[in-house]
Amino acid sequence: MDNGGYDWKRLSAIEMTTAMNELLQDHIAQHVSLDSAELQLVEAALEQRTLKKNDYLLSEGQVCNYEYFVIKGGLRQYEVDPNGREIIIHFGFENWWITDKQSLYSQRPSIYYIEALEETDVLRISREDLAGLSVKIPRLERYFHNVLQQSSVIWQTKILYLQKPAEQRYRMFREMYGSIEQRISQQHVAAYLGITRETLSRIKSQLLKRQ
Amino acid sequence: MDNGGYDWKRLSAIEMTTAMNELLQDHIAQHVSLDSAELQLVEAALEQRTLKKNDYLLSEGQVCNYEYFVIKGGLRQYEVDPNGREIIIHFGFENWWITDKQSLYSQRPSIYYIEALEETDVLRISREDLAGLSVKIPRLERYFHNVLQQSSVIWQTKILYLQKPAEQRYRMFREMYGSIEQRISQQHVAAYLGITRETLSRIKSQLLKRQ
DNA sequence: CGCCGAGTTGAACTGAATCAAGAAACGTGG
DNA sequence: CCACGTTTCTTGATTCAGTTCAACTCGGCG
Repeated sequence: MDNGGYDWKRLSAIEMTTAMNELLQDHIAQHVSLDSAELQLVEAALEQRTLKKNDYLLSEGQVCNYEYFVIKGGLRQYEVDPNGREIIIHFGFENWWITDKQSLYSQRPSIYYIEALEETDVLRISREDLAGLSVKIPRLERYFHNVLQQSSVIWQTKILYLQKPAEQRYRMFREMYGSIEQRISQQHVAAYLGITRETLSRIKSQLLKRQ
Repeated sequence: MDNGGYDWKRLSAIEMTTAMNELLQDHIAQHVSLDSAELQLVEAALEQRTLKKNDYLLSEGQVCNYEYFVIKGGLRQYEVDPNGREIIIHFGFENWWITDKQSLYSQRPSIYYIEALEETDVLRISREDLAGLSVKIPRLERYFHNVLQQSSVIWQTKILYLQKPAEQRYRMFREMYGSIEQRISQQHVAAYLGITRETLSRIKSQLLKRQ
């Protein structure tokens, strides 16, 4: 029940050297190298917020104007379909960017919610600032392109396994998200896999019996 | 039964001003404006080929080294699963880029086939040339970023509707691909939607009866 | 202690797959 | 232009994976 915004803080306004920004800087450095003047430009565009469990970063009907970077914690992006069922299309954990690209690029109201699964620290950067930075720092565009490429591969993989039986979907999920599986409740895993929690429960118990 | 390559022609080696290249130039111009020297650099990196129906642009096991741009015609990208069933994850028609990003970025063998649905003219550009051009023409990176953003939105939409019942999937398909539906055989539509051709046939006849 | 959300398990139900057989549509060669 | 085989599409009967509904267990947390 929080539409976000009022408790965002400009990163550059926080007194101490922020450990948060360093995490993003490390992530950028894995793709392109920026000098300190450039990093400062990036930092000036960032805002930070800590979400409590079940806080929303985005709600249905809002226009999404930001890209979000997860410093610590976890998020889920989901749609509520006409029958009230939640369809999770994406998770966001440490070092992942998350946003509703559909709304961001089209500037139309989102159909998604983005909600914290646990206490979560995020950075955000606005569409406008990102466009401005891309002009000033062309290499930054390469960074965001690489990030987008990575998520594209994940999307593509997901499209493939959504067309396979429930057990195989769960196996692929474990391969891709195994390390964070225990941080996601089973009903959220099920909603991500497009199956009911009952089915997932049965699959898990079968797998245990067989090994 | 063709692994591609031997009949690709460097675009710059073709005598006349190529109508093909113009189509790509138009597409680029919709996103960024390049001067004629830059366009010439792009052209120099392009190769062209005409595929006959059922020719392959990529086969399972090959490493994908190119991005392909469809000038005319249509392609399907699909996986053959262990039971021999084909899962189509993407179509490519006029003015679309298509490739196996997974293989391209990881340089590992592809699990996909990319096959012509009809006689199809394509351009290709190699990974290396693309990287080179991105350095020489930073704005080109924006173009490819925009293209990737567009396809990300399509994939995200597809992930959403793969979790809904067959009839809704077909409706969304008509919304997105309505204009080219008649160029795709019903079994390929079904393989794209993750349903059998029998089910699709029944859905279509039901929809007709109801309207 | 009792409540509440999360997970489990069982039984009945259902949407879609499978299997099977025809009916169209399509291309090719005479 | 028709006859042919081949492929694509349709329709029906049966089966099955996964949903739904319902009851019950478990583990926190106020």
